[in-house]
Amino acid sequence: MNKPVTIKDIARKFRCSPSTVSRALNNHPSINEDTRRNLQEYAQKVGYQRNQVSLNLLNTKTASIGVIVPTINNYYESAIIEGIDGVLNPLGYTLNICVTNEQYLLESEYVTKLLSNRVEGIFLSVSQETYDSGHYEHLENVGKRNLPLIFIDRDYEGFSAGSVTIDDYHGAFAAVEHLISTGRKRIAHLKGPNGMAVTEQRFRGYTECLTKYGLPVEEKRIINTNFKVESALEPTAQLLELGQRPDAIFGVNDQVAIGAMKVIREKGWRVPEDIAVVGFDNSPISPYISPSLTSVARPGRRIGEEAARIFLNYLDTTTKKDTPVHIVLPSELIVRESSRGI
Amino acid sequence: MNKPVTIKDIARKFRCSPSTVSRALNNHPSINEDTRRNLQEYAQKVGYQRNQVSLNLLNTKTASIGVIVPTINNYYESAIIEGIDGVLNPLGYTLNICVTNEQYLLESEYVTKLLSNRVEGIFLSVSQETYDSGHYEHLENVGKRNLPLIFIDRDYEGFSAGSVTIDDYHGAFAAVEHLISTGRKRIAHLKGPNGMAVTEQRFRGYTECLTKYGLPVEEKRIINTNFKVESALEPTAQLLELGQRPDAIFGVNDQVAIGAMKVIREKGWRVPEDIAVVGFDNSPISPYISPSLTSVARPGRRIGEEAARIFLNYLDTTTKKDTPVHIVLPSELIVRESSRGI
DNA sequence: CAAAAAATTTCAAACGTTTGCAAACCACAT
DNA sequence: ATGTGGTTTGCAAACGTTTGAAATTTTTTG
Repeated sequence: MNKPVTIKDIARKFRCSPSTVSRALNNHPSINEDTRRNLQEYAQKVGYQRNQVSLNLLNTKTASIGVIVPTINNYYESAIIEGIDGVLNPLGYTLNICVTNEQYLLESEYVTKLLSNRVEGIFLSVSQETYDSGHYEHLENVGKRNLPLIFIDRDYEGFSAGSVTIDDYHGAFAAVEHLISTGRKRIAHLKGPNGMAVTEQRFRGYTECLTKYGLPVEEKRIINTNFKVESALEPTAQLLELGQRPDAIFGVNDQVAIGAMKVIREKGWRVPEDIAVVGFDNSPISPYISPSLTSVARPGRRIGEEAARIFLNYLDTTTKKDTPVHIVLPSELIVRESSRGI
Repeated sequence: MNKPVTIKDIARKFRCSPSTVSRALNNHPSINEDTRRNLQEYAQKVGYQRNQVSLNLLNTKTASIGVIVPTINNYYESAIIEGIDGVLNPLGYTLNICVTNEQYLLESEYVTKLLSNRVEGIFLSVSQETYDSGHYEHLENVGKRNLPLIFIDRDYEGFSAGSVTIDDYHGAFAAVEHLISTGRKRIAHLKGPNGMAVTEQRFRGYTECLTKYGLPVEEKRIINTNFKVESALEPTAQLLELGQRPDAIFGVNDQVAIGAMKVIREKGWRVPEDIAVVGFDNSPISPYISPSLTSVARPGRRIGEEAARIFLNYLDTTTKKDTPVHIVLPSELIVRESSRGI
C-alpha cells in the first residue's frame, strides 16, 4: 500500500509551488500552457488522485449523506435506498449506508459516526429497539446541529423532522375490505411485532375495517410474528386449530403470508378456496408463486425519491423549514389468485 | 443547518488553547481535573462532535473501505455486504457501498471516487458491462496505489487481486447430476447473460455433467435470461413447445426457476411430475413456495466474511502479498419437492 | 525564600488542497 | 533607462485536530 502522490510531491519534482500544480490540474487560465501540460501529464503518469478528504476539510462540506436502515437484506428496504441514490447520486452525493439490525445501540453509534463524519443529512428508518424503548437522545445532536433529518418508511413521532411513509392504514383497510367483499367473515391477522408504527397502522386498518362491516375483532385470530417467514409457521398452525377456523389470513407482509400459505396447504386446506391469503409489500416474486399472492404494493423506490427531494428542499434556504414536511404515499392493493372469490 | 462547534470555538469561550481542549476531551492525564470537567461538560452541552474529516487528513487514514456491487436489491448480494460489515464494522471500519447497476461507467466513477476519498481497500463485484467490455483501466490507479483490492462473487481474470467466489461449476454439476439421478434425460437450462463468469461456470457444470452421463447437449434446450423472473417466462414457454419437451429445467438462479415453474403450471404441466425444476441461490423463500424449490445454496454471508479476512491479511505487513489469495467456497445442493423422483 | 520538581498549559507544525493577493517576470513602447 | 501592461508564479492563510517540545504556573523541598 503506497502513499498516495500529493500535489506537494509533484511541486517538489517540478521545483514549483503547490499552488501552481493545483491550478494546472484544475485548468486555471493563468497557468502557462506548457507548464499545465507537463504537470497534467506527469500527474496522470504517477496516478495522482486529488485528496478529497483535505478538500472536505477546507470546504467544510462533504457531499455525503447518511442512510440508516434496519436491514438491506430485503426488497423493500433496498428499493428505498435505490430511490435515494437515484436522486442524489447524479447530484454528486455519496451515500453512507448503515445497517442497524434493529438495534438501538448500533443506531445510536451510527448517528454519532455520521455526525462526526460531517454528513450533510441523515435518512433514518428507525430500528425496532428504538421504537420499543422510545429513546431519541441519540438524535439530540442532530437537532442541535439542525441537520436535515428525514424519517423514511417508519415515522418517529417523538421527534420533529421530515418523513416519508406509506399509508399502511388504508392499505391494510383495503386488503381486509377486499377479503370481506369476497365473502370472508373470519379474517385472521398475522401481526408484526407490537409497538412498531407499521405494525400498528396495519393492525388498525384491519380492526377498523372489521368493525366498519360489523365483524367481531377476535383476539384469538391475531398473532404476532417478527416479519420473517419462519415466524409465521407456528402461528398459522395455531389459527388452523381454532374451533372457528379462519376463512382468510391477512399477513403483515408477504413473507409471513407465504409462510402461512405453506402451512395451510401442508395441513390439507386449499388457498384460496378454504382460506384466502393476503400479504403486504408486493414483493417481486408474489405474482410468480402459486397461487399468486394478493398483496398491498408499497412504492419503495418512490419513498426514497421523495425523501431525497425533501432533503434537497431543506438545503434550499429560501424555503422555510420550520414545519417539517410529512409525505404519506398511497399503497395499492393488487388482487391475485390467493384471494379469489369463492 | 448550524455550523458544527469546533475545538477552537470552545477554546475561545474558555480563553485557553485548542490543545488544552483537545487533551481535555481525550482525557489526557496532564490536564487539570477541574479544567477537564468544565470543558467536557460544556462540550457535551453544546453538542460538540469531533470532526473526523480533519482527523482523517491528519492521520492520512480513514478507516473506511469501498464496496462496489452491481445491485443490493437481491438476497445474495446483500448477504455478502452483511458478511463484510459483520467482520469489519466491529473493527471500526465504515463501509462505503456503491451500486453500479451493472454499468461500466458508474463502476469506473466509483473507483475514482473511492480512491479520492482515500478508502483503505476496495471490494469489487465486477459489473456485467465491465465483463463484456473486458476493460480494466479503471483499476489501474488501484494497482499503482497497491491498494487492497478483493473481487467478491465475480472474479476478474484480467487483473491480479484477491478474490472470493463460490464454486459455481460444481454446484451446477451437482444440480444436473441430481436431476439425472432421478431419471431426467432432457434437461434444459435457463442460462444467464453470456460472458459473465457465474453464467459460464454454471453453464459448464451443466454441459459437462450431461456429457459425463452420455446425454446430448442440445442447443435448443439452452436459452438466455437476465436473472430476473420476467426474463424466464418467454424462454420457458419456448421450451415447452419443443417437440422433445424437456423433463427438467435447471435455472441459473431461483428467480428464473420460479418464473419457469409458473409458466409450466399455467401450460397445464405438473412440477415435478412432468418437469422438475432446480434453481440456484437457495433464496429464503425457496423452502416456502409450492412446490418447494430445489436449489444450490451459495454462502453469501461467508463470501463477505472471507473477503474481509483477506483484506485484513493484506494489512498485516508480515504476510507477503505477492501472490493474491483466491478462495473458492463450496456450494451445496439442497433437494426439495420441485425435483422429487418420478 | 530560593531552588528544584511537578503539574499544567501553550506553541507550532503537520495532514493536502485551494485561492486572494502580492510579487516577479517578460515584452514593448517611450 | 523607465514605465506600462500583461502573463505567470509564489506566499500565506484557511479548514479542525493532534502532539512533541517548550514555556509557564504551581507545589514541594531544603
